[in-house]
Amino acid sequence: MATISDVAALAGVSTATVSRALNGKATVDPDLVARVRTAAVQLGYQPNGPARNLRRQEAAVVALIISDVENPFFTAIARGVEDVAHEVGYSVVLCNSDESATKENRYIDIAIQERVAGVILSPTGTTSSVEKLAARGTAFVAVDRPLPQQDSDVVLVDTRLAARQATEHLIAQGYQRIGCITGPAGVRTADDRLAGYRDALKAAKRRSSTKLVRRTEYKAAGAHKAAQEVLSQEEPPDALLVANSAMAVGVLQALQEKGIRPGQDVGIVAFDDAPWAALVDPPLSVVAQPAYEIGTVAARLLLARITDGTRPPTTTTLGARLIERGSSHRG
Amino acid sequence: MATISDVAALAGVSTATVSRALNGKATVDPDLVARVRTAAVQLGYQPNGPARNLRRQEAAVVALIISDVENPFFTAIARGVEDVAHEVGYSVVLCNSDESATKENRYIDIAIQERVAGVILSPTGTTSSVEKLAARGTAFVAVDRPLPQQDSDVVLVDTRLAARQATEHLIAQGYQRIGCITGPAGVRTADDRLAGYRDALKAAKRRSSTKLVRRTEYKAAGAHKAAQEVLSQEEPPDALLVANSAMAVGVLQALQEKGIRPGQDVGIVAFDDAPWAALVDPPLSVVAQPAYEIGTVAARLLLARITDGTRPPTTTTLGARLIERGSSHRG
DNA sequence: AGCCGCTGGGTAATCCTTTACTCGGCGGCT
DNA sequence: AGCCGCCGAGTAAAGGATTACCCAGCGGCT
Repeated sequence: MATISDVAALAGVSTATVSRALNGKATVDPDLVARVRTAAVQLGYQPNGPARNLRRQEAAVVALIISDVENPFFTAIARGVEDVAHEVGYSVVLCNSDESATKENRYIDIAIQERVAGVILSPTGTTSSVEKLAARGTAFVAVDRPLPQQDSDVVLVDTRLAARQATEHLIAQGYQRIGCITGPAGVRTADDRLAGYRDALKAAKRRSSTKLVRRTEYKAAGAHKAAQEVLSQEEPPDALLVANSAMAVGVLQALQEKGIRPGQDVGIVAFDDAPWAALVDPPLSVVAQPAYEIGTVAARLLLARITDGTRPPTTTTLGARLIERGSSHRG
Repeated sequence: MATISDVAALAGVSTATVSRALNGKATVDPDLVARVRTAAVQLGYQPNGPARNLRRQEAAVVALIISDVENPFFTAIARGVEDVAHEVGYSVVLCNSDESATKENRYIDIAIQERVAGVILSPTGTTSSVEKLAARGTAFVAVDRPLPQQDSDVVLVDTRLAARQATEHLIAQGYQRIGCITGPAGVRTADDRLAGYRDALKAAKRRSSTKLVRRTEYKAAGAHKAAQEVLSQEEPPDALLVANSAMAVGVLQALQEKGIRPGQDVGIVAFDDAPWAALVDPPLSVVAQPAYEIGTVAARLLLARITDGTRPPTTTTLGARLIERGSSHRG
């Protein structure tokens, strides 16, 4: 594979000049630049990334560690990050932590080892692995979930408020026994959505019963089982707040199997406005989160931090929007 | 940041020994290994990836370049690749080419520059950028779509046959004017699905009309518009074969807007068994593609090629499964 | 005309790890 | 007892790009 020396030899200049010409650095004689360019093309020269990064002590790459590639919420974030990063010449590598602290940890190690310029991640909860980034001085931004005590840039959604509003909406629609199916304890968004749900019940002077609440992994299968259980009780809920769109799939499945009609029999509001939400019958009421925007904001914060590591940490909280559709209306 | 020399100094050995101890290479005195280990932990030593890759002339990373992160078909492939790669200590970085030859090309350049061990990609169609990989001797595997003339490992789905079967199913159900909404010309899967559709019509001695066929980008928006158009014609289709799940969203939306009931009024079969397919009303008939398996197979082929670049190229064709649900049955 | 300063480009150090080569020492065999 | 061989560990080279430092030459100013 052609190296910079080969290019230099062919162009009849030194390697330093080749480097300067190709990187558009200092002022180089336009004639030489042209000669270097043609030589590079002729040899199909591709700079050796590791060598460059070794010398530069940093790669023009940002790592994005998300907890589930199959969740449209996170892939939308990914798009936002990509669009901003590409504008300024950074590449984005996507890593799937799969909601596992072990994998997250592993990817953080890799990010550090590869000397990426920065990391954007949705933390699984354990703070320890993120501390390594802070210790190394690697720029990072947390999205979707805050970090326990780390003060860093964070981009959040006011998910507790959104959950409260969604629950209030269900109350306003006349549902009496409202339940909640949310993610695992310890995952901040899951906790917040549950808290928002309770806020609404309390404000409406409703008793909240633990029998109406289920926690499970943020996936369809877990939610399916949870819904089956909660609906098979003596006094089943007549409405459910569901904490993400994958879970909504499981819940709707369970309803279908039991012949329960969403809206009419059991009101449903789910988080995340999946593309199919309006297509089910009745259309699914959702809390739409600004996922793409989370990505763009996080990327911009990260880039700012890369260039100036001393900026005081900021917390950006974006709002979510309740979209009322048929699944939360009786009749 | 601590380097290998720091570890060596602290452990009282040479850098060579540290390297050997940490990589479990040759036989090193267990005492020394222990000393090196503790020293490394104490200093929080993380090897410098670029330096390592520079020396090794290769990174234990495979790049996965897919054409749409937001398409569940591709994210399922990603999971398959990840699971296999991680087993053998490789990391996977995901790159989103967004169906753009430019971005694909850019990511391939980056992959070459970073000296990744191999590349798995769903080619956008232009062969040129892939040739660079071949020229460099970088191992690569194509998934979902074959490469024009490059002979390399390929993992495909027999999508033409699947399209034919899906169309035959619609014919058997008594639909008369069957249309097809597929992806852009030049994208192989889109072409194949159209070809399979035509195969079925021809075999059934049906006339195929170009008025019933629409091609558009593989997204909801394009399919939505296409469906609106095709259904507003004088003699609209009474069934549609839709080439992926994102497009199915657009088509179902269009039907909903026009008050047309899937199945009863217009039969629908779509590619890709999205998690929500069974939830819409009526449940969506689909062609389920073995996406996860494509990923695992591709990853195994890639690993084999990384270790032995001389293996003859293979083509693996997996089957798809038609799942009949309500949207392709009258009444 | 001579000197100073600036500019463009070359030389060589540097980034950090891996690994080929080498060497010392010890044990076993004759 | 002496020699050979082997094992374990150290020394130093290599990998390729960037960049600090330096030098040559030219132009302008006095």
